Amino acid sequence: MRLPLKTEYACQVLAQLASTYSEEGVRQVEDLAVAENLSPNYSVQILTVLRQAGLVISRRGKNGGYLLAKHPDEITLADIALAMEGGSVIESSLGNEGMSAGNVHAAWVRVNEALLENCREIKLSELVAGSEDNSDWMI
Amino acid sequence: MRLPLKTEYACQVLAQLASTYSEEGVRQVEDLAVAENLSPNYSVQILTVLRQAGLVISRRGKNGGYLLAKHPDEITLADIALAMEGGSVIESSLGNEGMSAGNVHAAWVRVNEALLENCREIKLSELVAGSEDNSDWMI
DNA sequence: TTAAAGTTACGTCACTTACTAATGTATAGA
DNA sequence: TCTATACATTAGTAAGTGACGTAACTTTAA
Repeated sequence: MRLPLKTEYACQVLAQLASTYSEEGVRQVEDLAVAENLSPNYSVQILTVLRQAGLVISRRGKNGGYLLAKHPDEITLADIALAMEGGSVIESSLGNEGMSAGNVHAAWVRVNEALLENCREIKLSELVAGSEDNSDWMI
Repeated sequence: MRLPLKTEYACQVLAQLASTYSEEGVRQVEDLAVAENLSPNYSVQILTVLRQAGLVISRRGKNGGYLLAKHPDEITLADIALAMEGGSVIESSLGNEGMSAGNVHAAWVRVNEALLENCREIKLSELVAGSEDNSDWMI
């Protein structure tokens, strides 16, 4: 299954914010979108979701923009994925019709939980281009 | 992201085959579909993919049907997911446009690999309704 | 020979995704 | 206070995908 572009874009935008992280300076949508080669309009929608999830803070009006709500070390892939995808990263929609439906569903719920554990181990700071946190696994 | 029904159905059909596993007896599509409450027509397409992946064997003609190609203990969720989804379970489609695109893509490739490891630990035999292999984690 | 089974190819309809566009709202600074 | 600037929200949409159904073909036991 394809990871939604929406989620990948969210990672990019956050990585971009992380790359210039400070507790005060904001970045504007236009700026973020250009740096990550994304549509500014679409980026706004993604940032809105991230704001509602508490991962970024926005300032409106002139000289407004976005900044990270936490330190890049304290945001994980799990946070990002859950913010964009809702309750679970991999969602098994199966009901209880059919002999094995219940077991199959339960198995995928387990897989989703294990996946979240793995995502919790990848920090936003590792996604920043040029970061040293990722030199052991980046290609 | 939603796990494709196709993949869940594949798990169900295989679990159904596993529930009556023997090295010779075959089950017909109609039989499997009824037991799992699936569309017979759609089940055929799923079984075709599973056959091409070497997970099931088919016998054509009268008294034909399907049987597992291996013992239920030797088929894992990873086998099933890869058969239905292609090369990777979670596919990150990102190219290299944008500062962080490469890092984000690499991170999700890692997640996919970790996911596969987790899926390798769930055996088809655990998906069988009434099996004792799953009593520790089934609801 | 025939009826029962799998095989393959094609069609399609609803839904989702990834956007664009338009309009509304808040705010720093002149 | 006015205004330019930037975020916020909603609506619209084109293209793609998923989950089926249908129909014609092929194989094989009896």
